[in-house]
Amino acid sequence: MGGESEIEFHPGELAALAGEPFIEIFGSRRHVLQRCRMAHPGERIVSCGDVSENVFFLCKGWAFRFLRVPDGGRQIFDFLLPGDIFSPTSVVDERFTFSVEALTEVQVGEVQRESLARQLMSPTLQSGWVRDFARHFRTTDELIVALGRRTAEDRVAHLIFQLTRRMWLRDLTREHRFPFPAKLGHIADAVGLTPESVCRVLGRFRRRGIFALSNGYLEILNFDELERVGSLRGDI
Amino acid sequence: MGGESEIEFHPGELAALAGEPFIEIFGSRRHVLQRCRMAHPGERIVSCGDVSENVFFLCKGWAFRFLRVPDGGRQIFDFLLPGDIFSPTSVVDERFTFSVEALTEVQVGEVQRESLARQLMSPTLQSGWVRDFARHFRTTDELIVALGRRTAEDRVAHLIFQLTRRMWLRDLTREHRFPFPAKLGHIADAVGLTPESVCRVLGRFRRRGIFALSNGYLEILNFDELERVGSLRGDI
DNA sequence: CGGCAGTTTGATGTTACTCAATTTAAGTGG
DNA sequence: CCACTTAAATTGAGTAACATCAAACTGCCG
Repeated sequence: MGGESEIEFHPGELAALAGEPFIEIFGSRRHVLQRCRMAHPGERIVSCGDVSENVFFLCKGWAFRFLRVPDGGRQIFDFLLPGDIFSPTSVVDERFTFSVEALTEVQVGEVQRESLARQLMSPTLQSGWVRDFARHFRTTDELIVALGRRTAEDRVAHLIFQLTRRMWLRDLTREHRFPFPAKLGHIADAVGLTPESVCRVLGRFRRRGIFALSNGYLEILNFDELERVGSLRGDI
Repeated sequence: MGGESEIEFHPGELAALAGEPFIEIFGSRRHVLQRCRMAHPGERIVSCGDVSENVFFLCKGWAFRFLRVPDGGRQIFDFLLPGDIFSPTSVVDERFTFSVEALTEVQVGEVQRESLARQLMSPTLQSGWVRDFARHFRTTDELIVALGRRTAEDRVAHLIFQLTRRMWLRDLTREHRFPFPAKLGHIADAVGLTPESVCRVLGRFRRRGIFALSNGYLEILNFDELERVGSLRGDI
């Protein structure tokens, strides 16, 4: 390990156990942390093209997975919350096809790919990690629908709704308010808009009493309405 | 089987072997076709919400995987070519979270999920289908970048480039010209545009001598330039 | 009290959408 | 093979949504 003393416990798919060099992944097995290190806000954790024998997990804080495009733009694929694997592809790919940057103070755990792959060989495909793979696909399809066929408001609502839900599932929310470290620029790059457009959209949601984002905190004012606008369930 | 007599052979990840109730999937193993049926252009093959004990593969023809959105729009996720699994998620999910429709006359093969899952349990995760899973993720990330951060032209070029490459890999192209059954409306729904916009974009590519789409055929006029515009490689 | 990063607001520009008309291609039946 | 029918492609004019540019404002921190 990198020499850290305490590892905060977070319920979820993965949990870095307090003070121990283990994490629990995909609901069941324990894995030895090959390495565990901290990173500061804005710090690059992995870069597209990097190669590593380890699989990366976020133990604490927020980060985001993204890619820069030639003209200077940036597309954010996911926000990584405590317990998230950087990408399911890491289980088989030794080369990263994306970059990851810390949004807050973060703790990054690494597990040897060899060891992880061995342990993931379960007698049934129904178990943990394969289902997790499939869940990621569904999430991705939703993002594609949002980007391809929904308005600016729908896309922002979808992002906020999903993040709220994920925070809720990990028990990281206090009532209807929780820290939200992403800036307008990050939201913009996640939903394919500009920061200015995001600002206007957020203003409308605030005035409509659905949710309010300010001073680094997100407050949910009307969850039902947020779900209605942000769930994007495809039909037929 | 559904009682068909001849099954055409198509090189690729999957091959329905001529006249035999088997397919080869993920490069290696043979699987018994539980069922094999035909469908006509425009026919719905599976609907979002359907449940099946089988995993579906396209043996012949073109189809597309999509979802309708409440306001009547449609997002196309993939075009399915001969050899494609409908979705990697099908290996574990019994319920479809997407719909699939035939674009041409198609042949659809079905393999029992139980049986497939048993055979996919290989001694190493590096083999076939997990890598295929990972490849799908990378493809999806590219689509997200295209939809979120690229112009109309880039998105269309990206789609055409990817389809050409896939047809090429399957040896389904004759020189620089091959049948392209997707209509403007399908392209539009795959790249988040309207058919009219796609029409204008195609016109510009034709005039620039990059590729020409007409009468159901795609002709590549300048592959290098198509690659340059359509490859969308993300940096840094 | 600056200084800085991030947010907010306004004015203007561009891209792609909408609506409508016209042209072309693909069938179909005689 | 041709007249007729229908779906798709093409083109144009007007519009809406979002981007761009620029300025003012806010909160935060030394």
